[in-house]
Amino acid sequence: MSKIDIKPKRFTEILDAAAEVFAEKGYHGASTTDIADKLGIKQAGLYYYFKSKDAALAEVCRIGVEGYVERLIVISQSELSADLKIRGAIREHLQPFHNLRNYVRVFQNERRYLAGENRTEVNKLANKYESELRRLFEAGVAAGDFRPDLDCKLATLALLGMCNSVNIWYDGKSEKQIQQIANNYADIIIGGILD
Amino acid sequence: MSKIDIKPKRFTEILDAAAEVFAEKGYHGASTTDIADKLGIKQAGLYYYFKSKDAALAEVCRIGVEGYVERLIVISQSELSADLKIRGAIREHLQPFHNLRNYVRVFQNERRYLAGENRTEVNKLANKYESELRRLFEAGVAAGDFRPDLDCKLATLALLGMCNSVNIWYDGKSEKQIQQIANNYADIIIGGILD
DNA sequence: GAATTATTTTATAAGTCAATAAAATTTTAT
DNA sequence: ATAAAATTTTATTGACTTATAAAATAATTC
Repeated sequence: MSKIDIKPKRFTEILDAAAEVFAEKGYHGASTTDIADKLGIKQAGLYYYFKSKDAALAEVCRIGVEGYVERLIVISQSELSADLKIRGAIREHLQPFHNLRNYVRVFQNERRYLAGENRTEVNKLANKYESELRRLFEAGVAAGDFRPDLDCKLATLALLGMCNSVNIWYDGKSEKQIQQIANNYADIIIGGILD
Repeated sequence: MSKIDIKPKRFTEILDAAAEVFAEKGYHGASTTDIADKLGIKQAGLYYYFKSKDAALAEVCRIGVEGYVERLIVISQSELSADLKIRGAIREHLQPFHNLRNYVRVFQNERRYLAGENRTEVNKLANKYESELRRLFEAGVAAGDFRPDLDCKLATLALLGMCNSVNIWYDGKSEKQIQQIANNYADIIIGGILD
C-alpha cells in the first residue's frame, strides 16, 4: 500500500519545490539535491514521494496543463460571440500564470524531456487545446465575424505564442496585471482578425 | 599559439553540430559526447575547438543573435511608414529561422544557462532589440498611425512572443512559408494596433 | 504511552559527464 | 619527401547524479 498516506499538504510542498527548481534551472539543469535543499531535507528523502525524477516532472507537467482544455471547451460551448470567445480564451489562458506560474512554465518548456507515455499523454492535451482554439477562429470566420481570408491555423499559433510568452517575463505577483495583459492582447488579436 | 589556424569550414561544422544538439536536447540535456558523435569524432576532440562546453554555447548564441539589432536599426532609420516598419521588423525577425534555425533556437531557449559575462553580453543585445522594437510602436503612436491608447510595451512583447514561437514549430524547410507567416502575423498585429 | 505508521537520514552503488595531457595520425607547406 | 602544423585519439581523473536499502527519527493512533 505504498504512498497512500502521504499528507496532501506536504506533497504539495514537495511538488512546489520541484516545480520551482525545474522552472528556474530546467529539468536537466536541476538536480534532485537542488530540490531537496529547497525543502531542507536530504536528497534521498525525495524518493519517498517520487519513484524517479522523471515521475516528478510528469506530475508537475500534469498540474501545469490541468484544466486548460476543459476551460476552453466551456468557452467554446457558450453563447458568446466569436470575438468574446477569443477574449475569454486569452483570459483563461493567462489566468493560471498567477497561481501556477512554475507548473505552467515547466509544462511549456520541460515537457519535451518527459519519457514515453508521460510525454505522449501530455502532448495529446496540448494538441487538443490547440485544435479547440483553432475551432474558435474557424467558427468566427464561418459566422462572418472574422476576415474570410484569415489563416486560422496561423492565427491560432500566433495567439498561443503571444500568450505563452507572457509566462517568461510575468513575475506572477499581480492578478490585476494579468487581466490587463489579457485585455491588451485580446484587443490586438481581435482587432487584427475582425472582418 | 592556440587556435588561430582552425579551418573556418571545419569550425562551422563543429558549431553546426553543437547548435543542433543544443537545440534538440537543451544545453544541459546535451552531452559533449552527443556532439562528437554527430561529427564522427571522439568526445575529447571537441576541446581542440572549444575551451569548454559553456564556451561552445556562448558561440552558438552569439551567432544566433547576430545581426538582429543591426537589421532593426536599418528599418527604424528608413523612411517607411510606421506600419510598414513593423511589417519589415517581423519579416526580418523570422527570416533567420530559415538558415539559422538551430542557432536562434539555442539563443532563445538556452542563453539563460550561460555563465557570467557571456550571459550579460547576450542579454544586453536582447534588451537593445526589445527597446528598439518598442520605439517603432511609440513612433507609430506619436505619428497618429497607431491607436493613441496602445500600450507599446505590451505590443512589443506580444509581437516578440508571437514571432519567437514560430521557431518552435517551423521546420526550417521552406523560405516561402516563412514569408507567408510573416505576412499573416503582420496583418494581425498591424490590424490590431491601427488607429 | 505503546504501537503503528509516516518521514527523513545515512550510506553507498553504479553510471555519466566535462575536462586535461600526451601520444598518434593526418594534412599542409616547403 | 620531409618538416611543420593541424587534428584526432587514447587514457584517465575527479566531480556529480540518480536511485536503492536499511536504519533512525518523528508523528499519529489506539
